Amino acid sequence: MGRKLRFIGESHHKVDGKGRVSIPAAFRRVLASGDPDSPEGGNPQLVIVYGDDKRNFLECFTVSAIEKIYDKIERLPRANPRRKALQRLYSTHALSTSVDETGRLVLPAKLREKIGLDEGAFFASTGETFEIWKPETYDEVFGATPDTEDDFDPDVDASVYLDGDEDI
Amino acid sequence: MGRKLRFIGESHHKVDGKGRVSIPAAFRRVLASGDPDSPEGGNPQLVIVYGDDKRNFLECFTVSAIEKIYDKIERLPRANPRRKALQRLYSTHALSTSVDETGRLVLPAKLREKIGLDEGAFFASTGETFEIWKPETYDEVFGATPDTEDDFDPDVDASVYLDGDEDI
DNA sequence: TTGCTTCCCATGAATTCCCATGCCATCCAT
DNA sequence: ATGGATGGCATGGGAATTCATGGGAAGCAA
Repeated sequence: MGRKLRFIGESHHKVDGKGRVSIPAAFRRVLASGDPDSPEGGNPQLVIVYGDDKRNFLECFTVSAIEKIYDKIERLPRANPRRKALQRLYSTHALSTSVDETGRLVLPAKLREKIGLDEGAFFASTGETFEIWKPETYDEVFGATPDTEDDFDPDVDASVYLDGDEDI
Repeated sequence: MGRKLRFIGESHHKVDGKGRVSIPAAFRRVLASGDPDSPEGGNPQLVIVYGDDKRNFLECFTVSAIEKIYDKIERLPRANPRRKALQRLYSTHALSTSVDETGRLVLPAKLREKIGLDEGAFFASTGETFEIWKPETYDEVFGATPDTEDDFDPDVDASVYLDGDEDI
């Protein structure tokens, strides 16, 4: 069995009145490969993490990706405040669902309102996960030059950050 | 299994109305050898990184080359701004695809427009990757003498830069 | 009922697949 | 060496699928 597939690419899809959104076809294959129980061509499961007010996008995980996170959380001491915060983010403020027959996701009204989704949705992959944004929000966050942080220059081609320390 | 093959050479190919471009035959062999899953003569996968507005060419990676990059990115802390910038470049602003039966690549309209591709495409190898340029853009960038930077003289034969520091 | 969800079917457009042709450089036999 | 055959390679065109998206009927819940 191959290696870990990653989410690669970006795209824009419509959201209909029922909250249905097509998932980019390429992403569907990654979801299927990341769901050990997905019955070959069946409808893969995934977990959508929406978080609290500070988050304005939805982050989507394959089954195996979210399980690695749960394992990590469960290795922390029960009383640890970080563990509780992580549980709230990845369990409480999350939704487990699946891709439907036609390759779509149904986003409940509550989630759509949380990130202000209406007409369309923007899908942006980050490798291990993919994110769903209201297009306008995405542009605001990444379009304008973000405030320059000490050792990070937003105007330089990101490939330079691959250098530095160790090998490649 | 030999050692790592590298992309060497340059060439020019036509782009048809469907966005199809032949990949230089020599490059195809490097792509195949860099894809562990490529089923012997099958159609190797590759990842095309197009980046943001600052980039005006497409950079193509073998599966194993891009995975080394993903591994490196995933070792950075999740919140690190550099990690996010790298994810945007190598995951969001990228496309995973494969060589087709006849040795061609299909470049979606969005990518062609981004770098202004129409009639033809220029392929330039850089060793680990190869780049696809609109021929005119390539000439502009490398043809005219670029503005001289401090320790870099564009008029001198580049082989002199092999000397200097460390080993090679 | 009234409003949400699920499930099933429908359709146009974009994308992929399959087959075909022309061009060369190489190889072979006469 | 000379003409023809061979095989890899670049390119074209049309057919067959896949995808994104829309709409309605059926099932539930308030």
